[in-house]
Amino acid sequence: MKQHIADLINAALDTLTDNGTLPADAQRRIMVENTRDKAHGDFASNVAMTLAKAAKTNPRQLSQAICDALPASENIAKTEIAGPGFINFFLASDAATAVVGRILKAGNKYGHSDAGANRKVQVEFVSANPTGPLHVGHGRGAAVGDSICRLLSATGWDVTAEFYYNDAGAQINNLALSTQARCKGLGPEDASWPEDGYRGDYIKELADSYMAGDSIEAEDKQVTGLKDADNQNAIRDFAVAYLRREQDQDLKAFGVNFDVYFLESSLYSEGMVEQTVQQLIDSGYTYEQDGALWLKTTEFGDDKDRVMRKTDGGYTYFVPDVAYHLNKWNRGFERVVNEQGADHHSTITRVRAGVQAVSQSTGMAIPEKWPDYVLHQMVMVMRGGEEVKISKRAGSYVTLQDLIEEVGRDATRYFLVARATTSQLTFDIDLAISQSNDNPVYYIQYAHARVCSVIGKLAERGWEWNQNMAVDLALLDTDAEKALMKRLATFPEVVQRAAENCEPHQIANYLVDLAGDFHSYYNSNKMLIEDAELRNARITLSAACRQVLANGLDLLGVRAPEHM
RNA sequence: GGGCCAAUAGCUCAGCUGGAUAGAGCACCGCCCUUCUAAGGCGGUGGUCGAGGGUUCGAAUCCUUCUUGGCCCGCCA
Repeated sequence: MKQHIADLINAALDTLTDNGTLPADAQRRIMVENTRDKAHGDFASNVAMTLAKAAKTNPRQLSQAICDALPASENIAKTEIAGPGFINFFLASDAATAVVGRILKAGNKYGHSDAGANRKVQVEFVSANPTGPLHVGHGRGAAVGDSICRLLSATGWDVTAEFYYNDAGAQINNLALSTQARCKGLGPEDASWPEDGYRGDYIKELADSYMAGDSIEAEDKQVTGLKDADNQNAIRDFAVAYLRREQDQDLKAFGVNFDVYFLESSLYSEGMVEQTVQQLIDSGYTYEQDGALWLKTTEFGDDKDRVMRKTDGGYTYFVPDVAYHLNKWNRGFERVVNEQGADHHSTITRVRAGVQAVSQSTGMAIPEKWPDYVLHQMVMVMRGGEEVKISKRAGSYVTLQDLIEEVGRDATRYFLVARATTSQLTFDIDLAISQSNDNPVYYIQYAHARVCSVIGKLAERGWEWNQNMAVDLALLDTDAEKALMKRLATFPEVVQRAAENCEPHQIANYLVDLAGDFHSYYNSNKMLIEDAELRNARITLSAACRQVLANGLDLLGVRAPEHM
C-alpha cells in the first residue's frame, strides 16, 4: 500500500513537473509513513516539505497542488493537508479490511518475503568452548542468534546456523587438568589444585562419570570413560564430549538447533591454518620482531599490531579465526552474521584485518565490512531484588539450564530476545515466572489462546464458521477493529525491518502491541453473538489476529499455546 | 590514555533510520467480574529525551565536545 501511494505521488509530481510547478531537476525523496494518530489518516507523506524549496513555494501550497494532481485510486477514500504540510491519506474501507483476507490466505507465510532471493547467509552464534555449562550470556546469544536465523529465513535467505568451538588448546588443557585433579579426589581448596583450574561442581560430576566408565555419544564417535586418572588424553577427550553433550541438551531444551558444528581443530588438521599464515605472509602485511610473527593490523584500523605466531611457535587465537572466516567465504557465504558477546568486540578489527590482507593480495574481493557482527551486551540476573552474580572462571554462575528450569523455555527465550542487543539486559526472574498481567510473554500467549478458545466455543453452540467462508468485513468499523487491522497490516514491514537490522526485539515489541490491540478489542466487542454476519466477521478478524500472533511468536522461537 | 555500547516517566524499556501533542508495561490513584478465560479491560497522575554547541522547514533520532555507567585494550580464547 505504501508503494501504491508512493506511485500516486510520483504521478502527481510528474504532472506538476510538466506544468512547470516543479523544476525538472528537483530531487524526489518520496517517503510514505504509517501514522501514529488515527486523526492523521492511515498513511502520511512529507514530500511537500522536502520539495517546497525547489518549487519556490511553501509546503502547504505545494501539498495542495500535489493533492489536486493525484490520480484517483479506489484504495484511497480521501486526502487531507495537515500540520506544516503533511499529506494524510485515508484508506477506503475495502482497502483497509483486505488485510484480513491476505493473512488467512498466506497463513503461516504471512509476513514472509523473498527479499533474500535465496542467497546464502551464515549465522554463527553461541560458539561456546566445551569447558563448562552454558550461562545466561550464551542464552542471550542463542535466543538472539536463533531468532535472527528465523527472520532471515522468513525473508527469503538460505540460512546456515553454525556453532564454532575450540576442542584443543590451552583452555581444553586446563579442563583436562581440572578433571584429572577431581579424578584423584582433589578439590579447589587443595594446595595441589591446578592454577586457574575450573572450580565448578560440574567438573566433579564429569570426573565421576569418567571414573564410572560412562559412555558418551559425541558428534561422530563414542567416548567411554577409561577410569584411569593418569591418562590425560583420555580424560581430555571424555571431558570435551561430556560437556558438548551437556551444551547440546541445554540448547535442545531451549529449542535452538544448528546445521553445522565446526571444530577449531579441523582448521589445523586440514592445513587451513598453515595455508592462511602463508597467505598472510605473502600479502606483505606481516613482519618478525622479538622472535614472534606480527600482523600489521594497524593498516586496517587497529590501534596496535597483533602477534600471529608466538615465540613458542604456537598461533594466537585470531589466526585460526581468520582461517575460519576465509573458509566461510570459500563456502559461498556472501553474507555472514556473527552473533557474540560484546566482550569479544576487539576481535572484529583483527578478523577483518586478516581477511582483508588475504583478500586484497589474492584478489578474493571480500567486502571490507565482511563479516557482519551482532554484539549483545551483558546480562544481569536479578532475583528478589538482588543481583545473582555471574562468574565463569569462579564456577558459580547462573546457567542457561537453571533459567529454563526455573522460568520455562518460552519466558526465558522471550526475555532474552525482547531487548535491543546494544543494551545491557536485566533478567528479572521474579517477573519472568509471574503468571500475571505483568508478564508480557503470558500477555501475548494469552491473546492467542483467547482466540482459540472463542473459536472452540463456536462448535459447542452449533454455529458454523471456517476461515475461508465469505464474510462481510465492511461490518468491522469500530475504532478497535480498525486499529487492529491497521496493526496487522504492518506486520510484513516489521518483519522486514527486523530481519534487515538483525533486531528480533522489534518482533517482541510488535507482539506486545498487537496483543494489547486484541485484548482491547475482545473486551469491547462480544464475538459469540446471535447476529451471524457480524459474528463471523469478528471471528474471522480474530482468526487473522491469531495467525499473526503465531507467526510472530514463531520468529522468536516461543510457542503459541491453544489453551492456558 | 585508546576503543565499543548505553543514558528517554519513580522502575524496566520502545521510539519504525529526521516528522505532527515523545509512547508502552510495572508502580501509584479511581473504575469494570450473574459476561466468549479478570492470566483481562477502561481512565488518571507522572518527561528540561544525561549536559552544552552545531546541521535545517523540523532533532530523542544526524555531527561535535563533555559527564556518568558497563565491557574491552595479553605472545589468553
